[in-house]
Amino acid sequence: MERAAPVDAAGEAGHFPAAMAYDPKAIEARWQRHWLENETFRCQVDPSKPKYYVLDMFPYPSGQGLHVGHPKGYICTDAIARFKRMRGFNVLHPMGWDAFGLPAEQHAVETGTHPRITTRRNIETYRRQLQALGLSYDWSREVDTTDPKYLRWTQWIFSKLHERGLAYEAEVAVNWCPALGTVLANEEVIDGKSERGDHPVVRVPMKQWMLRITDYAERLLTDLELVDWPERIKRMQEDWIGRSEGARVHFGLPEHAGETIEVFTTRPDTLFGATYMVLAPEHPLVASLTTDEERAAVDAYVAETGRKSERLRMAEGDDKTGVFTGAYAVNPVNSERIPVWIADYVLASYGTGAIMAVPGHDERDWAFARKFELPIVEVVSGGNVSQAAYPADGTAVNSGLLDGLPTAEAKQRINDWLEEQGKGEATINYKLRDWLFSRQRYWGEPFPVLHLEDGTVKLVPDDELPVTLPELDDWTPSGEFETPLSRVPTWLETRDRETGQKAWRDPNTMPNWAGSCWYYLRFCDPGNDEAAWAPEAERYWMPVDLYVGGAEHAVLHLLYSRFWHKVLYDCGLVSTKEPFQKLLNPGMILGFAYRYYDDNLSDDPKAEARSYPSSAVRIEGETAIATPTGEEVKARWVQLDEVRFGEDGTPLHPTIEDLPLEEVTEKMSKSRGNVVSPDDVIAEFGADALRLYELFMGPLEKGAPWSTEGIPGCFRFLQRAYRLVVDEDSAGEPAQELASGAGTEAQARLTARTIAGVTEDMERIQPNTAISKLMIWAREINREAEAPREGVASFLRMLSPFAPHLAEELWRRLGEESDLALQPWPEPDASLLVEDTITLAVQVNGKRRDEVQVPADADEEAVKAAALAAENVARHVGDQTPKKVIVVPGRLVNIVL
RNA sequence: GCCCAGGUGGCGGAAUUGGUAGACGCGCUAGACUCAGAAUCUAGUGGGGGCAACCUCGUGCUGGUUCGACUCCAGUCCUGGGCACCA
Repeated sequence: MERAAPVDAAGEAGHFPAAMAYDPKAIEARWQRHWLENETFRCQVDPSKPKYYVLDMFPYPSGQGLHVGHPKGYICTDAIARFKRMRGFNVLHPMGWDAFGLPAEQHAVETGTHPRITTRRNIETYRRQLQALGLSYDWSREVDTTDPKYLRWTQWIFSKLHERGLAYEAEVAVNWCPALGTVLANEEVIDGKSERGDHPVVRVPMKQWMLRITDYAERLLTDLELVDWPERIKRMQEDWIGRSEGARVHFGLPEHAGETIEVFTTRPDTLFGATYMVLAPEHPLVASLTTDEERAAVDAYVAETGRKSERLRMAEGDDKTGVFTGAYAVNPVNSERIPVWIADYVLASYGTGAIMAVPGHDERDWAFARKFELPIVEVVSGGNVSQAAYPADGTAVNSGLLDGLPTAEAKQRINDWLEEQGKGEATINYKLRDWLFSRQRYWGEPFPVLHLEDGTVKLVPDDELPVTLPELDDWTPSGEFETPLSRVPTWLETRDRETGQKAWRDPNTMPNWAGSCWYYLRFCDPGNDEAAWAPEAERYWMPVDLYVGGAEHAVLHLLYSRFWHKVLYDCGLVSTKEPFQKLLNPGMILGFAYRYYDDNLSDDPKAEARSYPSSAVRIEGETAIATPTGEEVKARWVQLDEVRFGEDGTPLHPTIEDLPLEEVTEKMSKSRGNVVSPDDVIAEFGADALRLYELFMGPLEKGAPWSTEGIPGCFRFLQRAYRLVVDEDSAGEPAQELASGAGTEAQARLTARTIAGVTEDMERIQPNTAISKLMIWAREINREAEAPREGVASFLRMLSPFAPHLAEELWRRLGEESDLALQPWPEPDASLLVEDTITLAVQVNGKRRDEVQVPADADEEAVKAAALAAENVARHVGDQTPKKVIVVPGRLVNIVL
């Protein structure tokens, strides 16, 4: 075959540059260009091949760019993708951008730069950084959630949800931050203040879009059985969904005919012990039940709780507060009149927002009853309710028809009774709440709906999608409760094409989870303008075989996208029940940060601050106190590259004399000054060394602090690999002399063993041990004889998932002309894996004393004899007769005296 | 408080099902090459003892099961993560 003309630097030059020291910069640039220009990793549906879909959680491209911690997962999935490709799989390995979101919008407010500009710029940076790592993405499939061609289909999926009654508008309490002019998520509110800026947050009712994820609670829970995910992630989802079995019970209100209080309880068997009831202060019946005598106290209590955030209420812990409403309810099982209280230990958001209090068998009710001197009755034997609540199972007592029944049976019996009497029923309750789906922000997907003049809400027809954002040049929040879009009448006001009515667009936008809920589906068919994806593409590629991303998305992204996926499944639009078959969470790479303290609490740049090392500072609660003076001080961080190191390696402040710094391990962040950029590491050691090091550091799922010391080791290994093929000393020589064929028997065996081992490690996603086997191969292969060409070729194939640039370069130096990345993975010669003689350890009483060489096929008697004959064994056995001799084939012999 | 994950050399980490603890790499020590350094190569490197052969202790801690335990069981301490009045 004629020499193919690869479009790359080497091809143009006609020959490779003069041989010299390993120079990653030139090699990496050459092959990155080659892969991009030839679209080496472009893939398409091919039913003749098995598929493998390996996906990274796509990033939000922030203005900071990547640090070395981010690509850990990407590098691992890339190695897997490259491995699977060589193993004959048709691999889908795409990348895209989750680009809507608050940071770009905040940046816009501060600088006046349109979020689209910032986003585009950040994407450019991220793409450049990822490409510099040599990741084998099919870049033709790149998606951007802010692209109108993408968000059109996000809106289309919202329409599907709406059509099925799963999207609705409701008035709910939200965290409104007047200073920031926006609603905040619960996670963004800490102790009643905003996380950013420490501004007060109030809970106000606002009309919001909600998604009925609770309809899918049961399936979201049970289908976790179908996926291969880390147990702790499954557990977190289970806890979040929070299924509990119990009963709903209706308590009558004699003074309010027709009204009842409904409670949820997991212990209907304790109904006879319910001696009072408690409503959440927000409960709708509070106002009507409260008697005139109690009204002032109740109103004051309701107002007081309204001011507290849920978090603060919880923080108060065991000290129970509450007030009596003056009303009484009737216990349906024994017709006793019991008082109705309100208390903030009952949460409006869980169950029915009301409870029957059984102080004998619930710790919270017990504490409350004690404080307010309410009666405590024992209805389950086993404890001593005058000392403490007894929440465990036991035998029902003082409970009429339930007396003598064990807890499980009592529950069953009372449930049947409640249903017969029409006073309640067995039910299942979930902690999961419907998903608050709107945000009062600009940089998100507009809702594809019209609010018509007649008060109805109507979906924008599919053929009019997308509804794009209007151009704005001012994103500053101004009025109360006003969204940026509500200030754009030209965009907001429109007309319904069908009825001619005046119509208004929705001024809210979707949260940034929307785009990430389905991007894995778009990757199957990203260029499709007719549909969100073609059914053939979806059926071929789905599900995602391996999904890798941070555990911080355990409940949010992963639960939301599973929900959407199930809705799409019900619509017949996807063929799998679950989107992500196997999930792995990369551990976080941390960075060393260097800390001291000073007394410049106000951050005044002109102030003369007094500085203290950490050893002179003690932490009291949240505040740091300088021990010598007793005054408050503030932590300061020294940039990583400014730290000086003393003679003994002590980190020191760059300018202040004799100020030792404290070394702590922290998440990499700008404020801690401990960010390491991949750009810098690549500039010094190359992308291959960085990739190798991040994989070699340890298992994917384990986090560790970034240490610069380890990279040279990986660089040295690559250099050794380079020298196997390239003669560094004789400039101009294209390649080392290599022995032809597989080499000596020992070399052939080493190669076979390495192939078998590396293959197995990769199947188990353990690149760290695979790399160590390659290191051993490279060290041993030419110890006694010239490296054999066939062995080197196999080695390069195996090296290519980890260090793809160097492997590809050396492959060409061997005279090969096709892409190494598309070569088949080597197969070990099975006959070489079987050793003729094996070494067995010999133990005496379980302690290793010697070892013996025996033929691999030696029978047990021969092995025993050899073991007993071993010199050091004979010494320990002496003239004793072994009680027992245990032979573990291929492993060891244990002689028991 | 509850749930989950994890504790192995100076450091990152290996150790298929209970079967030679510490692979591989870093660091360190010595040597080779060099005028010298860098780079590279070679050897050594868990603690203690011994000239050595070897002996002994050793996988957070305390027990247990077993011929044999980093691995299994019970208890306990520490670290990290999640949840936190969920009726």
